[in-house]
Amino acid sequence: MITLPDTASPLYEKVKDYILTNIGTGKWSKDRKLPSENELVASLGVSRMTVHRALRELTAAGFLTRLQGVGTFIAPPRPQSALIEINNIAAEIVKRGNRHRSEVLVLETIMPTKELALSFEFPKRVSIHHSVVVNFENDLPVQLEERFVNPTLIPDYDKQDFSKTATYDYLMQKTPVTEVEHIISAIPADAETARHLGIDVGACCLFLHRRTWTGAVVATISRLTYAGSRYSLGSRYSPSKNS
Amino acid sequence: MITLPDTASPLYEKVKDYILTNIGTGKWSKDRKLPSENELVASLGVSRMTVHRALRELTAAGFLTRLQGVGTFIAPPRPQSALIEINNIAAEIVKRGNRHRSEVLVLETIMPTKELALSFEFPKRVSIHHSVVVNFENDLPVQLEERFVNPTLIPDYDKQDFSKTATYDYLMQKTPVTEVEHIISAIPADAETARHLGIDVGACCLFLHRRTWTGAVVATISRLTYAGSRYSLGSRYSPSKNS
DNA sequence: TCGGACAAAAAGTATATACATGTATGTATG
DNA sequence: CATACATACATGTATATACTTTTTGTCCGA
Repeated sequence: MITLPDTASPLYEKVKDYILTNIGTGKWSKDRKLPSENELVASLGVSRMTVHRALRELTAAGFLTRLQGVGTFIAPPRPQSALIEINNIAAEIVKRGNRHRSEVLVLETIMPTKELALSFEFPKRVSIHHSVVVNFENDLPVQLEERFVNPTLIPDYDKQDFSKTATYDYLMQKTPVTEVEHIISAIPADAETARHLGIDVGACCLFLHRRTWTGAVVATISRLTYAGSRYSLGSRYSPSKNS
Repeated sequence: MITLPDTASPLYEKVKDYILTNIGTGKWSKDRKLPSENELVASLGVSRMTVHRALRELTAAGFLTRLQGVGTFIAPPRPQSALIEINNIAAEIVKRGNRHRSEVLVLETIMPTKELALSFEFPKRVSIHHSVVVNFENDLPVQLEERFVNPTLIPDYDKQDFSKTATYDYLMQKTPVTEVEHIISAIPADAETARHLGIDVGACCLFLHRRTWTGAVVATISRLTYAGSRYSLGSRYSPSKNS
């Protein structure tokens, strides 16, 4: 019998978190069937209607697919909103018909600064994964990408070869994103950024700060710097697609 | 006792249809409270859980708003996505507890350049409205706002006093937006921009190009320039809280 | 071996019931 | 008159129960 956390939220939300966490950590693998409603009833000690509501809402939100008479499965990566998509730079470059290449500058596990630990909403100091990658479009550097990754959710992040797999693709494959925060600003390039992007110090850069959540847990924090002269973020959105 | 149609769909879907129909035909007026769950139970002859599910799903879809202890109401037009909201600068400034003020530099009707006419997807050259406004936060200029407006949709745009009403509010009130396109980039300030925003020539600016559609028609084209040092665009999005 | 009957399993729907929580309002009490 | 309390009513949550619908696998007989 698993005991759900004793927080001040409805039971069905706790069940949803429990399911998302099990998906996020890979405990429930992508290709196998999830426990049935009755199995969850037995293991969590809640009523079937509550489990059913949690599963129904996760299905409506696009995380799961369900087949009557068969079972519940993890949904294939959903068609992402423009807002989420905006930093899958590798895909964008390829889509434009250009060649994408990455150069990994840093890949390590570090103790976060106090400020960073605060952003992760950690109760205490634990080490986190850290990567710095430069993304090239036809051998021209366009984006400097710094990421901090929660090792609880993605323990092997620091053992990947990100010159082969884009960090974005790896992360999306490893953990579902339930919430995203973006802050976009324009800043002048500092010396290090300028060197890596091959631009002048003080040149205009687009700076994107991004946090993603998996359930209630901050999964990643990214700081993406684009050479202003070589890149712009685009999106098109149509509100008229509702249920 | 009202009898629901005898179609081959779940009961809670019939209840949803019944409610939407009553809203759509205006039988339940926009400003009055909808029947309570128990009243619907009595009038439709179904269980409260079924009514509750119908109402909950319509609320999740954005049609209704509910207040515990008060009642169920028809939701205001369309809760706008963060992406659409990002350039209602007046509201943002006020929300931060600061004072907003506008200064209208230009308000005219002009013949568009060939490029602009192309962006509007006009078959032939027609005149369009044009405005340039500076937005101040506590007397500090933060945004230079240039708009081109389709006079077919909003004929009186050039006769408004935009130091009283924000252009954004006026436009949102006049025409519904069915689609939005954003392109965000970082550019150095040119001489004129620098003068209006009170920053140095060449200073980093966030530049937002925005097109909105009403149906198949381009309604507005906006070019928004933010002083990079004084502003950043933020958004937070959670996929599980809509659709 | 093929095919149908049957059973088991899984999600889908519907109801009755209970209690929790938030809001508005009337009423008694100081 | 104002405050506190009681009450009614609204939505929100949780459970137990029952039945339906769909799929899948199995067993048995022709």
